[in-house]
Order: sequence, then C-alpha cells, then structure tokens
Amino acid sequence: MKPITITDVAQHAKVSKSTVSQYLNKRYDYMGESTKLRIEDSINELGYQPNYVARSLKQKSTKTIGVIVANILHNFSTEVSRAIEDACHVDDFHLIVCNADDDPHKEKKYIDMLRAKQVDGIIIFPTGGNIDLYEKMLREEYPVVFVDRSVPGLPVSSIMLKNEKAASMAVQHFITRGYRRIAIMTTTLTRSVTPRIERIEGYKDTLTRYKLPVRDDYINSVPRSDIQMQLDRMLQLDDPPEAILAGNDLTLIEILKYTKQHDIKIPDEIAIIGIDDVSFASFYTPAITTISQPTFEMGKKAAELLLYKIRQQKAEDQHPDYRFEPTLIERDSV
Amino acid sequence: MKPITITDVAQHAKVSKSTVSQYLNKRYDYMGESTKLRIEDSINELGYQPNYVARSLKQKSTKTIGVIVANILHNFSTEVSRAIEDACHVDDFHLIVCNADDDPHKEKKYIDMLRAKQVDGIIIFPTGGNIDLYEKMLREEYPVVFVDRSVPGLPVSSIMLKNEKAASMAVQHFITRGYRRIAIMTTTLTRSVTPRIERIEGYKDTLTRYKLPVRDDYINSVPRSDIQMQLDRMLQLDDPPEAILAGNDLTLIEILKYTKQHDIKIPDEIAIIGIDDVSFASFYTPAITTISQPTFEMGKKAAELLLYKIRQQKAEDQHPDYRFEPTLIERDSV
DNA sequence: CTGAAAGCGCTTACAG
DNA sequence: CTGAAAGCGCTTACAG
Repeated sequence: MKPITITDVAQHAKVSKSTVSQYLNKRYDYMGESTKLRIEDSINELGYQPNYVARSLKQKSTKTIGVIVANILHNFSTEVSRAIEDACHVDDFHLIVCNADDDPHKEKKYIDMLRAKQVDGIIIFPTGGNIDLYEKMLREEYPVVFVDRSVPGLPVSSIMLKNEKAASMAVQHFITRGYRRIAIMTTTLTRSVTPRIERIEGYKDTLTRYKLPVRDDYINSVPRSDIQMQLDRMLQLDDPPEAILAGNDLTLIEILKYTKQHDIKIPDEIAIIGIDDVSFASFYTPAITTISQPTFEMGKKAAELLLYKIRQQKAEDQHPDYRFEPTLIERDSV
Repeated sequence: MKPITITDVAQHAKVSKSTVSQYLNKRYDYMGESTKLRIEDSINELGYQPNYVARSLKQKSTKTIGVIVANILHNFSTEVSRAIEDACHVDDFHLIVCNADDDPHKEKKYIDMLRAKQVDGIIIFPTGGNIDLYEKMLREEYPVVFVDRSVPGLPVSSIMLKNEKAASMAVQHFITRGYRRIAIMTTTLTRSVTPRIERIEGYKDTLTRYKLPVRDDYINSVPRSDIQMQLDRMLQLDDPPEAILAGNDLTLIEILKYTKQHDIKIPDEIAIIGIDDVSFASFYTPAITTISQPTFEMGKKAAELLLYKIRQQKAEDQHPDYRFEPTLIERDSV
C-alpha cells in the first residue's frame, strides 16, 4: 500500500505542494479561507500523515534528543529519564534512551548511532571512558549535557547531587543515633566516578569533623559481585562496623541480601542507610532509611539546559555544575 | 560548523558520490582497490559520518522499531523492552520506547508519532482502547505485534503468558500447603484486559476443580489506589481469606504495604503469592513466593516476529497467540 | 494569496 | 570499474 504524500494532498486539494506545506506549518498569514478548508478536507479524506524523516532532512532538526545512561539498573537512571521525557514533551521533543551498561565502547557506539540519526542533542551519564569523543562533540559545537557525573576540564556543566552533603547527612544521622563505627560501601568501576569519590570524601570529612577515626578497612569500593564477600571480611574484623552507608541502590540491595542470608538484625546488629531511594524502602522490614535525590528536578534541569543549548546552537556553557539537595528520609534501619 | 557530507568525501577522494555510496554499502564487487583505499582515507581524514535521516528517506526504512508499553511501572514492561532491544540489536535495529500510561489517548499519540517518524514496525502492549486504529494499521499492512494482551478479532498474534496456568499454579500451591480460603486481587482498568480476565478464570477453575467454593467477595479488581481499602474490607469478613494471590507486581507491592502497616504476619496470618517476579522477592522478609514470566524469551519472540513481518512486508499472521510457561518460585510467603 | 524551483544528503538503476 | 541523473518527501526563499 502506497503511503499518502504531500503531493497527493496537493493534487486532491488542487493547490501546490508549497501551499499544503504552509498549511501544515500553520503559516496561515496569507492563506485564503477556502484554500485552507480544501486542504483540511483533503488531509482528512486521504488520511495523510506528514513524513517526519523528510521534514527532518530539510530542516536539519529531528526534534529528538538522545539519553545515554551509564547503567539502567540504577533506579536513578530510570527516574531521571522519565523526568527528561516529561520536560521534553512540553516542547514536542522525543527521546531515544540508550543504556551504556558501564561500558565506554557501548557508550561510543550509542553516541555515534544517535548522531548518525541526527538527534539534536544528547544527555549523557558519562562512563568517563570517552573523553576525546566528548571533546570532539564540543569542538563540533554539538549540544551535550552531563548528568550524575562530571567530566573535569570540559566546559559542559553536569547535573549532580550534592554528593558530599548526602554522605555527610547519612554519617551525621548515624552519629546522632549513637553509632561510632561507621563503614561505607560503594560499587567500584575501573574509571573514577564523581559520585563515588565525592561520597567517600563527604564520609571521611564528616567523621573527621566529629573526631572519629577514618579507617581504611571501613571504606569499601568493590565490584557488585564482590560485595557479599567484602561484607564477610569486614564483619569479621575484631571491631566490626555497627553501621554501613550504602553508596547506591544496587549496593543496598546486595547488603540486604547478605543480612537476610546471614540473619543479621537491622538495626540492632547493623544499622543501614542507603543513598538513592528504592521502591521497597517503605515496606521492607525494617523500613530502610535513605537519602533520596530529587530525580525529577534533576531530569527537568538536564532537559531544559539541553533544549536551551539546542536553541542557541551552542555547546559550551560557563556555568559551574548544577548541584541538587539530598533529602534524608528517616525510617527504621538506623 | 558545517557537517561533512558524502559530497565532501567524494570531492576529497576524487570520485563520484555514487562510488562513495557503493563503498559505504559495502558493494565492493567492481571497485578498484585503489579507489577503495582513497575513499577509506578520505572518510577517516574528514571524520565523515553518514546521515541516517537522508538514507532512511531514500530507502524508506529507518531500521528503527517502536515499542509502546501499556504501563512502564510494571517490571514486566521494562524487562520485556530490554529483551526486545537485545534481539533487535543483532539485526542492527534501534528502539524507541514509549509509555502509554494505560491511557488510550497517549497510546494513539505515540502510534501516530512513531509512524510519522517512519519506524518500520511497532510492538504494542495494547491498552485496548484503540481498536479502530489497530485495524487501520492492519489495512495499511503496517507491521505490528502485540505483547501481554491480545486484541480479539485481529489477525495479529500476541506474545502472552499462559495466564490461566499461572493462576492455577498459584492456587494449587496454596491448596497443597493447606490453605482453603484463597482470594485474588488484581488492579482494574476501565477496559477489559486479557491477563486479568484469564488469571481470574484460572483461579476460579482451579478452585472448582478442587471442589472449593468460588466466592465473589474473594475476587477483587480495583484501581491501585483502592487496594488498601479493599484489603481492609476483605479481612474484616467473618471468614477472611487465609491466602491472597496478587495479580501483578504493583498489586503485590500494595499488599505488602498493607501487611507491613497493619503488622500482619506473612505467611502465618496471610499467605501470599505474586504473579511477576519483583526485585526484592528473594531478600524480603519473608522471601516472597512468586510466579515468574519468561520475560526474556517473550521479548525475544516479539522482536523476531516483528522483524519477520518487516522483512516479509506483511502485517497479518495466521498463527494463534504465542503462549509462554510461567514458573513457580517457592520462597517463604506461603 | 499561491506556485515553480531548488535543495536537504543520501541511493539506485542505468549507461558507458 | 565508475559517474550522471533522478528521486525519496518535505520546506523555503522568491516571484508574480
């Protein structure tokens, strides 16, 4: 079945393609009322749908943006993506979401694919493994915004949590409740990743501020698959920690699996706070105290910033990173 | 900064655009070795990236498919989408995922948008509210595959769970463990939705088969926001149920919130099975017994079927629906 | 107020 | 073995 094109509509309405195009783009300024009506009728009668691909080619804009998340398994990624989608929707922009799976090769593949598809800009949760590619995009004045992690040296702002503050709030909460031996557990990646570094920094600073010792054997950064083992090691220390700060949702899940399996009571035997709110936090037993990120605002800001760059046709921005406030949600795991 | 086009490459390599295009499409059959090398060098030197939009316009194929899930909040949707993505990746097809949010208007909007963007086919988790639109697509021989829910009367197969069997397995498991007063709770929608209907059917049949009474006041289909209230009502019956089958993940979550809040012991005071595996099932206390769907296989089959239709340029298929096996994962909530 | 013509960046028969 | 030309379905100055 042959699709209806603008030519068919023009013939049917007995006007030129140009006039139909004017109509489609709502340039009614000089259009006769009867012409307008004839075109409208023809469109309905033929069931005409404009071909965006053709339009995009001519206009050099697809009204589509790409989002590449570092790892879709983090709840944070999904929530931010959804907020980005909502914000784009207002301006009639569409989204293509890709998952780099913490792999710079995949990230590069997706960047290339999205650019070949001519998306108007990309929001990246950077793996950190493609610095020269990010630089190249910038040289080509291609609109990019970073989320969750920053890329030092690039004049592109990143939308991030106040990570140090988040860790600090958690540690302070532990301290207030009387805990002194406080550990932190994060997942590790081969590349250095802003949130992890800053959260550990905030953790250390806060301990120091409260004159508590900073112990290396309480600071863990291991691959997700090794978390259970690492907990084993840490809890067998002579003076094991009484509290653990989970650096993100996946880490928290591994810790809960461990405590469940070894029948360790929370918070009596070990207190827990997780950064990132998880779906089951409120109805887990015990309900889990978390530090949540304002994912909705962060996604919105990322979208707005990217759309702004797209409109201004600029890639750089002089603004420092945008930092968002963490929120402590007190529940029963501390 | 002006992007590099095939014309630039042709000039730089001192050949025609046609030849460059042949090269790009790996039609090397009659191409001189030196020509090939010159083109390759020019591409690298200029950093040329083909424009897929232009290619798509000419080839009338975007190598992209759309996925419209009824409600992204169901874990099932996310997992199936990911499986579809993996399967498409093999054939170098890309994905645009949209969330209809159980709203037929949004579903229609997304179908129109995806077709305007000329995606080669769409996988739909149908809301059921756009039958005429589905029919129109079929008339236009547009490739479509349904997932999770079927649309009666349309010669388009749907990829579904053996829903009756899933409910039946759950009920049998309850019965084997000695439970007799078994209820079912599902979310309701204004439109009738295959899984819900079939699961209730399977539930009833199994009770009947075991000569247990089928009680209307044990069968609940209410909006998500009313689940808590409904549980209240049901548990205040003179002879309240001893076991509840949760029709999907969101229902299960509402039930767990309720039991937590009212301090109801699982499984001692109420036993629970959820259809759909949830992330926290294994480390919840108690670990939740679930019936899981083979989401990976289902997504794979959906993708394969759609890609097949796209290649054959056909929309109909005579095959009955594809049905997949549920799996009972015994844990501690029964 | 409307239409003819050029052009977006590719691909593809076809000619030589 | 390679190139000239037409065309995919739109939009956009420009002419009248």
